[in-house]
Formats: sequence, structure tokens, C-alpha cells
Amino acid sequence: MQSTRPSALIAVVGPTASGKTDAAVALCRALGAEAVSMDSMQIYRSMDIGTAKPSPEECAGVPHHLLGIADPGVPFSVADYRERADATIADIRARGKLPVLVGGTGLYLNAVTLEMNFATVAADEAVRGRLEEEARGEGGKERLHARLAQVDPESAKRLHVNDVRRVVRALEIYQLTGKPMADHAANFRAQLREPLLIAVGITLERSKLYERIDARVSAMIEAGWLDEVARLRDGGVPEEGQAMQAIGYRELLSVVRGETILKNAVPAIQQATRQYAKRQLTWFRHDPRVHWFDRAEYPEPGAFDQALLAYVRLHIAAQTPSTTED
RNA sequence: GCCUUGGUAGCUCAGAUGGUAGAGCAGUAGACUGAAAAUCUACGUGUCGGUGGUUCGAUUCCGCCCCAAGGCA
Repeated sequence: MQSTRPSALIAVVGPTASGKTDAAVALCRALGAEAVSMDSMQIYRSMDIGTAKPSPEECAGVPHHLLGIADPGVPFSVADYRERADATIADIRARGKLPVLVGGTGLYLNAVTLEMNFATVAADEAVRGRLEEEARGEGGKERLHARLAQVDPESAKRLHVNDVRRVVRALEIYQLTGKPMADHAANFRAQLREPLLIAVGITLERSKLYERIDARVSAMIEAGWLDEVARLRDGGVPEEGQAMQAIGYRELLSVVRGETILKNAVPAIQQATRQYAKRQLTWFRHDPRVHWFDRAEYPEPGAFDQALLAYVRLHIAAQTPSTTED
């Protein structure tokens, strides 16, 4: 019975504040599908306002998975995401529904849809900490990179000396396993895990997008974002931890600490968000699987949602042999 | 009205004892293997406020004017 169902994986991607949530909800309703969040920060519990986590009202009855499932006090990795997403997608399919990934974290999309066999070693705080400490010293970055060139020339060639974070991870893998990174992930990104991906990208004129971002940040502040950050801090979430590196949270944390005032933090948050949106566009624009929809081209109400739906339906039909029609 | 200090890249400012200038930030483009809202890379010609003068040559020195901040009246 399940075999008569299309097994497509749909994804709605795009920069922050482009309206992915609304578009995905409309799509899910029309297809009877379920949404799977693909966002590295909405994954955390109690981080609602500043991550623009969809509220129950916004979800409008469409099930949304992987929202607020992680403790903001503990690190969460891409590998963790893939594990959760795989399970969630399998579950949705088992119930005969279509999964719709929705979010702006490009690496997460690749982790789910491309063959990216991460090295089997998880992050090791001790090893990592030592290497980072080493990098901080005079000429430390150069030394680390040189050492990487010895044990893993392939990665060293790929990585810039200043990209300490990645150099450290490559060395960490080598130290923990005695093998260079490439040996852990043969055919990296070369194969598709999800050949039936249907990806739609939402875009709009840069200046328009930036306006939306600025307005949304202001609205979040008015909605009590600062209090949310104060609560997280009071709740013991480590201030230097991963979750608190999220845009806005880090800036508002310094307001909570009294190091700066809200009036100065807001423009800084808007700016950081705009820069982030740009990076997202760079990422998704270069993914040939993404089919783009510009909001400006569908000014009539509902037309944009209709266009996405039409595109997705067409591609679902194309991948479903006619014999499986029920 | 007078005095002082400024007026140099979108912003904050360096600088040249006269040979037409450079950083940070912003912006744009790019990368992306267990932190990814993270991390990293590349890209800097602008009437050096205006106008006369001195000079082979002035944005740099001199005069006048305009603007800003401060001070004195």
C-alpha cells in the first residue's frame, strides 16, 4: 500500500525572512503533507521569538517536526540532525504522507539529501580545546595547518590557514582515528541519498528582503525577545554555548549583561541578519537542484503559493509511474 | 563678530616635512565534511569642503569663502 504512494522529498528553502514558513504551510495543506524543520536554531527549546519559530497558529494544523527538540544547553550537530531527520521522514512516509523540509540551513539539506558520510568520530571537547588553545599562540594557526599538511595533505590543501575551526576538526579526526578525513568519507557528496528531492527556493529583490529583515527584527524585539534571552540565561544556558551564538541572542546577551544598550543592539542584529541572508543565498543559489520562485513575479494574493504547488505537483507526477496511481 | 580645532572611500578615522592617498567597519562576490544563525576567503579612484595664489607640480604651503564642533564676547 505504501508503495503506491509517491516517495518524493520536498524542500522549501531560501534566505531568512523570505516567507518560507507561510509557503510551506500552504504547500503542506494542499498536499496533506507534514513539515520537517530544517533550521539549526529552531531545533532548540525555549528559543522561540528570536528564531522565528512557527507558532501553533502559524502552523495552522499542519504538523511541524523537529522544532524545539534540543536542549539549548547542550551542543547539537549536523550528524544529530541527520539522524533525527531521517527518522522523522521515514515515519511520515510510513504513515503515507509526504515530508516537506522547510528551513534555511543549507548544510542540513545536504546532510539529508547527499551522501555525506561524516567521520564516525564525534566532536571531542578535550582534543578540540587543546588544538584551539594551540591555535591562539603566536604562529599557532600556521603550525596547526602545517601539521595537517603532514598527516592529511588533501584536507590541508582545501582549508585556509585562518579557518581554524575546520583545520581543528580535520586534526581532531586524524588524532582520534589515525586516518585522514577523506578516508572516512569516500565519495563525499558524490551521491544522492534522496534522488527524489523536489526543492523550491524562495527569493525576492535584495533591498526588499533587507527591509523585511529589519522589520522582523524590530517586531521580535517588541514581542519580548530580550526577556526570552534573559530567561535562557537565568535558566543556566551557557553564555558561550552553541545556541547562544545565534544571531541576536549573542547581541541581546550583552544587553542583559549591561555591556550595551538595546538601542545599539538592534541595528547590529539587523545587520548580522542581513549578512546571514546573503550567505544563505550564496549557498542555495549554487545548488542546482533548487528551483527558484521570486515573490515579485506573483503579486496577486495566493498566486505565489499556487505556483509552488503547481511546480511540486508536476514533479511528483513525473516521478510517479502511472501504474501506482490509486 | 573674534579665536581654536576639524572638513580625506557609504561610516569612523590614518597619512603625505609639496610628486594626486590607506586602514577598520559597511557593501558585493565566494567557500563550506559532527559549532553551520557558526567559521573562513577575495575585492578599496575617492572633485583629499570650495575658490584664488606661490610652485615645474598643491589634496599637502598661503589668502579668501562655505560647513561643523568648541571657546571668547
